[in-house]
Amino acid sequence: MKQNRKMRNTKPRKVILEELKKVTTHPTADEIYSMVRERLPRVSLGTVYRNLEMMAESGMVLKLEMAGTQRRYDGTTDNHYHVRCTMCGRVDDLPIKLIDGIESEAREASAYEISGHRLEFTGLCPACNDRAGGKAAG
Amino acid sequence: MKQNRKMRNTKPRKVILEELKKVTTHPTADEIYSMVRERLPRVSLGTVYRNLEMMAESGMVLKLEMAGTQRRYDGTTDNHYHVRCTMCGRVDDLPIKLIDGIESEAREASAYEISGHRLEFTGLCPACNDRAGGKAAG
DNA sequence: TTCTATGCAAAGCATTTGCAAGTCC
DNA sequence: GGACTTGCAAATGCTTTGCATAGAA
Repeated sequence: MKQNRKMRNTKPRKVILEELKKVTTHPTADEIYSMVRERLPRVSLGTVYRNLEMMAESGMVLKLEMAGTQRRYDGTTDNHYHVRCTMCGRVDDLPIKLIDGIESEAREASAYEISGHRLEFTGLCPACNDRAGGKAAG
Repeated sequence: MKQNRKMRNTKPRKVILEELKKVTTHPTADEIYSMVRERLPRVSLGTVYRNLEMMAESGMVLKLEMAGTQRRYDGTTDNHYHVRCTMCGRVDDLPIKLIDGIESEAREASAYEISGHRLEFTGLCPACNDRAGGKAAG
């Protein structure tokens, strides 16, 4: 989707991906940095960030938090869902009914003491969609 | 849950809440700061942050991004769901089946060009749950 | 050779915090 | 009067970037 430049097959990149694939702990950039450093002692944090970013854009890895750096607040506290524009970051409410029973299902599948859930859709807001040329910008 | 101190009814707090309730745009702290400043020119950004944080903890408002400041990465790219420990921030995969059809439902309810969804459960991980005294820390 | 990636260090920014003064109860 | 709050400004801490050098194709 955004992968225009050709990515070279460098050693840091390779190791970062390998280390990330190796675990299921959803590590932070800093944790990945530590992991990678055991194999490439001279790697830099900046390189880890740059590669994580590139790989996330090309779909090779997932970034769990999508929001940039700024947090958003909501004055409506009863549980409801959101849509977030992947282009401009705008967030709107999505008026669909809550998924019932999903939490008990989660309880059975996990050792966590589940207390809630949060569902967020991603997509393009009308404005960005227009700007992008309607559909899947051919 | 964490609301031990008694919250006073101060003017900044009151206005921050009012302004946030007034919109459905899910503003950032900075945007809220601007809104509040029109009514209380001398309010500080720090106060906005502090109040937002307190109100979020006591459930009066919602913080859309729950993660602290650090981003987490996932090497597994096929869509799956997560549980996040609200106490220590740990994130695990949650092996339940994907909710089918939820995206088309969202499409009908929204003007966005929906492209995906992300479901995250919240709760206490086993370790934190133990530490907290099993259940709802009586 | 050419163009991308790296390391290092210096920004950049959103968020947090210390402290003295101000307010609410 | 006492405890919680505020403003202000400095400090944090994660993430991003500029630049010269190293490395992949």
